[in-house]
Amino acid sequence: MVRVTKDAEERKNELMDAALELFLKKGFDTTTITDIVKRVGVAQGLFYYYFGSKHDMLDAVIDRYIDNLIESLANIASDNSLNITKKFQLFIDTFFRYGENNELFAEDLHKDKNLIIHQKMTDKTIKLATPLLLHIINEGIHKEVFSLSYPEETLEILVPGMMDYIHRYYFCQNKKTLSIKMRAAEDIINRMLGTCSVKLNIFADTDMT
Amino acid sequence: MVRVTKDAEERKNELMDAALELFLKKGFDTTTITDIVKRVGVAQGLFYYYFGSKHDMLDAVIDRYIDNLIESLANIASDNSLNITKKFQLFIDTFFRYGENNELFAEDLHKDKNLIIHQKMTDKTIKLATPLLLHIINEGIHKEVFSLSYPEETLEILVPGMMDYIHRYYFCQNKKTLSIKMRAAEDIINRMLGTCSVKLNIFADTDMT
Amino acid sequence: MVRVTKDAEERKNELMDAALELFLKKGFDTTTITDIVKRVGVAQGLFYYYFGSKHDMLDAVIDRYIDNLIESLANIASDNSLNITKKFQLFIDTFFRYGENNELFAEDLHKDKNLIIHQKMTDKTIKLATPLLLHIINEGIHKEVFSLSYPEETLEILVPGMMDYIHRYYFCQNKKTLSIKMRAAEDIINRMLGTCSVKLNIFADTDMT
Amino acid sequence: MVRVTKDAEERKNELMDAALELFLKKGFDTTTITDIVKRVGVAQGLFYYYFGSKHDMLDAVIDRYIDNLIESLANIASDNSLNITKKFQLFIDTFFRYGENNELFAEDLHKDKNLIIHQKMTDKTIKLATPLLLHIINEGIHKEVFSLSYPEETLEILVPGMMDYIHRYYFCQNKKTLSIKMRAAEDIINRMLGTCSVKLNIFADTDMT
DNA sequence: TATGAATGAGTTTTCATTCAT
DNA sequence: AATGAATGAAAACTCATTCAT
Repeated sequence: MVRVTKDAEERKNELMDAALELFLKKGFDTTTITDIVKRVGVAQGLFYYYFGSKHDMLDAVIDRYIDNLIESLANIASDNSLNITKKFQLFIDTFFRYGENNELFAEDLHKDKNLIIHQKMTDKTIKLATPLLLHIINEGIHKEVFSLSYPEETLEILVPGMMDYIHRYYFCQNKKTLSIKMRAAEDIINRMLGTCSVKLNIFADTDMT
Repeated sequence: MVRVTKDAEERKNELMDAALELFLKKGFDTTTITDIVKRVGVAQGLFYYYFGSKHDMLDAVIDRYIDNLIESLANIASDNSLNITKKFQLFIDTFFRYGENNELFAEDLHKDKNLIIHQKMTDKTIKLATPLLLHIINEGIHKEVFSLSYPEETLEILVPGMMDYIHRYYFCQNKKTLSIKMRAAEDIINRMLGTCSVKLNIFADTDMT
Repeated sequence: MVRVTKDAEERKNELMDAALELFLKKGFDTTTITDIVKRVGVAQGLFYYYFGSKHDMLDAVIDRYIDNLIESLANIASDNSLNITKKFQLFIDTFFRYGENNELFAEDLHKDKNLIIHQKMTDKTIKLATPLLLHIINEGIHKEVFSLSYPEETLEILVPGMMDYIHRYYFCQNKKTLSIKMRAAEDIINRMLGTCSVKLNIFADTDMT
Repeated sequence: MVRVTKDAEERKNELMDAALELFLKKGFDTTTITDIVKRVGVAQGLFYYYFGSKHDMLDAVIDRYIDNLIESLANIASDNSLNITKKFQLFIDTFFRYGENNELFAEDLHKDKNLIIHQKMTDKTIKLATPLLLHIINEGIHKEVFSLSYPEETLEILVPGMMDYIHRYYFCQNKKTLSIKMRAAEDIINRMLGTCSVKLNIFADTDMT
């Protein structure tokens, strides 16, 4: 076969792109190295030139994916042009809607097959995003916008709980249900933060009138 | 090999016992049918006499495991000798502490390897326990012990959130941390239910003074 | 389970009925002993009380099936109330149309899966039917109705050839094609037997005007 | 184990050679993948690198085998240096004697075990060879060497019938019988084609004086 | 005669990984 | 950097058959 030499980083990314797509479509276990290299159009052996093992690559793929999100969130968290409420809202919206415009955050991710990849992503997300959010909340408490006694623990419960909740209704088609679920989420968050200033926009296309 | 014939139900349970132990110790993927039958001391084929496939058995194992919990919870939910607060507390304690006296609910369950089994258990638990709990809460609202606008959605967020939270600290050895986490959980639950009557006892050995 | 004792021959036939049906539907290889006994509603072990092995049973099933056909053919061959032409025609019609009213001679038999059973049946049929037919032909030669030099060899070629031919068109729906194929077969048979007196009726519903 | 790398096509053929030999000797069902790769001296996995499954390989083996025959027959059919009678004879001889010099066309092929492989070969052969032969016959009719009304149907009956016939006597040792069977076949073919010009030479070593 | 749990060898297939070129 | 043939261990599953009751 014709031998095409490319820049290392480019090749690596090509492989990761192909892999992520396949992982999401078919599940990690079900995707073979052969699937990946075929999609890229390179030889079997090249995979092992760039990645130590299949699992190594999974980690690399997830890292690359999450890092983008965390970067956005970090930018919001440190943006001092926003007042606390706005900052919080923007953070939440970005956090939960991440991937929405990303063809990868498809229904695929919620299938049984993708437990591992989904779980790993969620774990890492929570781990990295929670401290940022905590920072915002503490700021809000300080400025007396929020009022709660256990900010850290509240997030430890709220974040995973919300992720579950969002994922449960993300693909719900019923506008009415969505609208209720949204309002409910808003109410619950406000209650947990001891405020009433938070408005959400986490479900796409939901009108908030 | 000597042929020992047993009652079908007994054998099936023997196999499930062995399997659950192994799944938890080694992970589902890593446990082979051969492992299971060797532990029980029967022939390979017998496994398939009782279970259609490895996955079928996993489901059976989980069902058997969960059903016991749900039964206990259902008993509490329908026990009219308890007032709402007590009933709620007992329910929560039972729910989150289930497995504590069960050698199986070990750290094992929280390992990466057991994502599938853990996830399947959590899903089924939430699905079956939430309606029972909702019933209690609605009763509490009716009796004006609780006050919240979106009981169902509150549970949809709170239950998975709490499960995560509990699991995160279940094996924490630091008494002080545990005590704080407990109080925090209590505070958060009370806040969500619009009450202050709930006391928790979810972490084993936690003193509640 | 309730234990139902039956006459040996009856049980054996029950098992063979079930087996034949399954062999034809699913193929011999694909049909398991378990399939058979389940369909009859008896225990696994009973199979081996009546049959030495799965292959033994196959032979028994085929024998039973063919013997009926051969009996009919033998009756025709020895029926002296018929003239040679009529006898020949009746024989051929019976031979090739056997199974037509028999729900078993279904398309099933022609599937790839049933090579073994189909082949075994064909072989046995040819082996037993050919001598009977040869007898008729020799009679016809003697009576100068037929004229051919190698009656035995003619049958050795014609019978398998015709079986193939019939099976190829048996399920053809196109009336016109069938009509042509019929006329062709007639022509070929007459030519081989050195006569022109034979009329066929081997394809069901074919009009012969 | 020492790793010997070969050209893909070569390896593939090596595997097919080994497989065909084994299929014929032991039967398709009885031959295991392990048998095949051991004979070639390669790893188990290599088989699946080249063939999707055992059945896939069977098809590949048969295709390769038949294609050679068909090529020869096609050459004869299109050889305009031969007159019709010669062409027909040569075709028939080649057709029915194929494999004679081929150590593979051994008695093996006629064993019960090889029903599948034998049947698949016969089917494919008939399917591909019949149109070629039909072409010759139509040419013969046109040139008034042959005279028959239903050439296509005649072949549909004659070809499978002859294959059966040949296979029945191919390994017969009795010279006298063979001689008779040969003459009979000749007579029957001539009769079916409405000619008397065809001479056969299908049984090896048969003297034709 | 009948039951049905138990046997266990045997088979195909899968795939991450290696390595000579 | 890249190729792609080769490795080989491992695993799930099948099913005819047996046998204690």
